[in-house]
Amino acid sequence: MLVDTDLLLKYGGFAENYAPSEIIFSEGEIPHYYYQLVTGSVKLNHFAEDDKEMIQSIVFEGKSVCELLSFTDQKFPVNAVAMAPSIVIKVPKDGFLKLIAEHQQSAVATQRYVADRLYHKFRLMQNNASKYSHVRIKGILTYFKSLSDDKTPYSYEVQLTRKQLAALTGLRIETVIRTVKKMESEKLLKIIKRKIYF
DNA sequence: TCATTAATTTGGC
DNA sequence: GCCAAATTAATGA
Repeated sequence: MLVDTDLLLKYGGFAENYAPSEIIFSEGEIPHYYYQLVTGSVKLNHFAEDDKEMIQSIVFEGKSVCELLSFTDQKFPVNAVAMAPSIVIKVPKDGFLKLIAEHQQSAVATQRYVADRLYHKFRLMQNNASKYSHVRIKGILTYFKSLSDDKTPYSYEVQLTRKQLAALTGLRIETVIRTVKKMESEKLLKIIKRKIYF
């Protein structure tokens, strides 16, 4: 848990439930809360020209959703959509800023988290700028595996669908399918019952 | 459960 | 890379 739940509640936080595919907030709206995910997972997406979905990021339990908006007056740059049944704690912005000011440990934790996300965003953008599809996919898989405890090869079961991999890398679904198969033949990953192990 | 919709896969251009 | 068609999985009434 990024910031202690009791602390969030103490500063005005309250829990809300979201069903899969339910929208938590939308692009262009003015942020009024700090969001922290207790359970479930949330994707941050944006729809390009012809309603092509681009997934900017996926947030898992214990982490905050777009916390950077707590520190700036910009509008939401993305939509947040629950991917699984999720519980989110919402803390009014001023309450959260007060919490941060009065609790050094939470301030540091949040700071580190923002920095870490920004770091990975750089790495992912560099991978996704590659003209090679396998570089983009490997970048995403490496990042998601780094979020888990798994270290040994083929031990990480990728929960992402082919479609989601496409939306994360900017590739077409067909390209993802074909590239992933090629990567399997090159022993970079394994596919068992359609699931990818990396 | 069955019907409908979404996702996956293959093949053609 | 894009589109169409066939197969399979997921969803919901």
